[in-house]
Amino acid sequence: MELSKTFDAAAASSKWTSLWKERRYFNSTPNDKTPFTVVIPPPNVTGVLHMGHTLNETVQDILVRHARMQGKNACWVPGSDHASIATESKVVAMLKEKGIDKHTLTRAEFLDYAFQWKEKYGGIIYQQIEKLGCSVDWDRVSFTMDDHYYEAVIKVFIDLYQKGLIYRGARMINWDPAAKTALSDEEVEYKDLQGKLYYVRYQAVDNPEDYITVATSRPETIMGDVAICVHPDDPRYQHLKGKKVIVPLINRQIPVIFDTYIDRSFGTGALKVTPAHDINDYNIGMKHNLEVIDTLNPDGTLSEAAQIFVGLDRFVARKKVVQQLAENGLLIKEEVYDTRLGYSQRSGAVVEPRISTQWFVKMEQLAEPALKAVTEGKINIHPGNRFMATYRHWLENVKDWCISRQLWWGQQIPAWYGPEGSIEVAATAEEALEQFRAKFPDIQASDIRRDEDVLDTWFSSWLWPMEVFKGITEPENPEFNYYYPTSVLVTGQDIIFFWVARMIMAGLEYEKEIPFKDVYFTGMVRDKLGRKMSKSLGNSPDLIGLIDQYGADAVRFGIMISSPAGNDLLFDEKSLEQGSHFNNKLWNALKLIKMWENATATEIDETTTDFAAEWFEARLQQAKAEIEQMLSQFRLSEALKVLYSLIWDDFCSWYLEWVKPAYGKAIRPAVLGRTIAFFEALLQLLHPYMPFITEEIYATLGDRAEALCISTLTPPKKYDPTLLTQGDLLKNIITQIRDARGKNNLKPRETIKLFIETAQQHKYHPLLAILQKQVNADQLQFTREAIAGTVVITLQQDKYYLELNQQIDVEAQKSELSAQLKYQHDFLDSVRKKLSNERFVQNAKPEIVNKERKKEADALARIKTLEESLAALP
RNA sequence: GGGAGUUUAGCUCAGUUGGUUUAGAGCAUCUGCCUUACAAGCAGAGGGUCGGGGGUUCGAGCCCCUCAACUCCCA
Repeated sequence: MELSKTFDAAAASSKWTSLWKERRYFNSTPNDKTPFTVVIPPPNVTGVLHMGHTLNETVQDILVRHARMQGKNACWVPGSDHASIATESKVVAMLKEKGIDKHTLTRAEFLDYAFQWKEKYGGIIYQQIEKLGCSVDWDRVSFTMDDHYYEAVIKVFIDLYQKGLIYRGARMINWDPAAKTALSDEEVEYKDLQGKLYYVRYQAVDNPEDYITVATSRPETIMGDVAICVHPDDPRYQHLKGKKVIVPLINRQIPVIFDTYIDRSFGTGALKVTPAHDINDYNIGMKHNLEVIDTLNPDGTLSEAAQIFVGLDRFVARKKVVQQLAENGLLIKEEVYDTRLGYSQRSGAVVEPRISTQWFVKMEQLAEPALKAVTEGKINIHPGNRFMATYRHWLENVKDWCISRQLWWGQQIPAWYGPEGSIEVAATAEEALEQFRAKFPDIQASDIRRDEDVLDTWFSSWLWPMEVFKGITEPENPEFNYYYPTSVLVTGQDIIFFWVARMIMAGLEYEKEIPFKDVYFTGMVRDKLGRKMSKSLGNSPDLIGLIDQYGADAVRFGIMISSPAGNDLLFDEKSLEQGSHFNNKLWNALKLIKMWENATATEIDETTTDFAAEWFEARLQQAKAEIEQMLSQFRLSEALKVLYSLIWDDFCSWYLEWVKPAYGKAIRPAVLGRTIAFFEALLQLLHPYMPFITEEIYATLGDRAEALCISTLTPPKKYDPTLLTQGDLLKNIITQIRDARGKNNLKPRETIKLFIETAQQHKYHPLLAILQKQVNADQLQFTREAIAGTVVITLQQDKYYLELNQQIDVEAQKSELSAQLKYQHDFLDSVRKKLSNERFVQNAKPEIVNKERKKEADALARIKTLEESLAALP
């Protein structure tokens, strides 16, 4: 069979994707092997995979494929989450395009549309995951709105409520006026920007001449003012004790109150207290028993309570209020100042602090064991403990979690409201009614009303590692017992609080068991200018486009080679190019070996010794041990670098050249056999990183019953380190001689005569055949003395004389050798400086001192060799 | 304002408990080669006072202090 000139990534991908699937290699069921379980961080059902996901899924696939090849029962569960705010807003927009207003639909009708949407677009990310080569178990696809999952979320809500860990209350929350829903603290992103501080005059009630000036950034909220607060020790305001002032524009009277909370140096030292619209004001209001006047509607327009500008958007109202204040002579001045505003992560709207009655999870009790699990080392965070401090700080200062969202897409809160403000939490209306009967014996189904709101998406995804195995709905089922706790969670460091910490809480609460043993945090993917990838900047490439252009293997290679654990990575398509070059290299190695295998030449090249194979065997085992070690430490990028160099440099550039038969001759069958075995071993090591090309080459190299992805990795074997030293010596001589050839402008075809002067001829015997071939020497022999008229090279104590068919440049020779001599002298000086320091000899460990002595001896020997060579020159 | 991290070759990064011949890799650059696997390649080469300053030590890229710049998280 003729091999194509280049590797056809697209053909190999589709071929192996379907073959793997057909043979059900990645479908897992419990057995007597050790499980290796990974649950995918569920991407948003509406989304497409971006480069961050690509990194994430690639890391997971490497770990999963590697574990599978180690003989573990690997199970990788794919899935997606319902992303309530993001999805609902997309569905609403889609309906709007069709001319349908969400509010004209019933809840059930709306959910029908939402599920249709999910079916249509939810498949996109699964196709992408598959195209990337991810070895997930497609029989286990999970979705956070699956029936059993829905049930699990409701069950957990009821349970936590009964335990007193969920409560309903009026609190200051983050309100998204665009999505018209509450947000958790974690869903708000803060941006620094320039705002304005308005100085507004509040006149005293009893004396129109007297007034107090207040600096505010939000003049549109003054209609909600309930007090002016100043510091009790502030001399400027002592005379206002017990007095009242008038709220501008609406002329409401409010008291002046005193509290040490006030920062006297900010603004005028007087704060207008608007409890409905600022968390700090809210706290002061609570302390001083002030009323709460909410002057905003849910959509961010002014409410009736504002009295003026009712129905205007808050930002329009601000301008109007400022204008009116100026007209009334109550605006003293405007000042530019730096501030920070919260934006909704989902809608992008400026978040409004708002008093609202919402459902909360009490976090303190849940946080404690979650912190312990990590500090006590039951869960290991990679890389290192870099995120420990962050994790600890959040858990130690954790605030209650607002879990209700004013949406329909999600699990509806299982709470019913009855007469006299009574609340019952139950799985069904029937059960709720039953519970109400205890207090209201005559109550009817029509007397109770279910909470309209749904739960935060994270309130479902914190159960992910459990409920994908039905650990909540069917506790202690055999699958769950086998797969849980999972082995490793791979995710972005940006969701450490949203998700990771909460999964640990849920796992410890419901299973008394951590959800995963290791957490691997990937960094953020940035563009090559260091900017975060985002839709608005348009700097995030299309994954499928990249795969079509470079192939999935090259994409995986590119993202992993530039991905130091936990650090942000600057994504550059150059690295993908490097990946496809690597594909090409592998493909060509295959072509070369296949060519040897199918050669028609009858004469065998017997000059090929066994040294090359002996050396590569040792090098392979060394690298294999190194790679295993790195993988166990999650140093995936470094392991790939080792592999890349092992394959490209050691295997292709050195080994294959060393065993390549002379032109027109055939390779020794024993050497060919070993070469194929080496290549197979390399493909196996590389497989987790580049699954498609490795499968394709492995299959082409020989007839196989099974694919590479389920072959078993054998542990690294012992090797003879002197083989590696020998190999290094050989590589060094070859490089130096090639360098000398180049410097003397020798063409590759021109031959040389090589003489070696050494006290250790035996060391060279296994290397001679290779050496002669690699430096194109037509003659090679040992000598006991300098050869006149040759180029001399020294390596350690040995000298090599290159006889060329041309005049050599003696001066160039001299300056070359002199430069080396100077280096050695300088080096010797530095070593001797250490050795002549008595305190060094006394204090340093003996082996260190011995090493320095060896350096000294080596340097002396090198100097002697160099001086002799110089002396021998005319 | 609080916390964490980063700063090593033109770029992106390694450098494990301080001592492995006066710092390594990839990419980029330069030189020579279309050598029958590969020009998406081969063979070579050049390039760094390890952010500045101070300290500890026989010895510092690594430990301590300080200054500077950048990044992230939290308020």
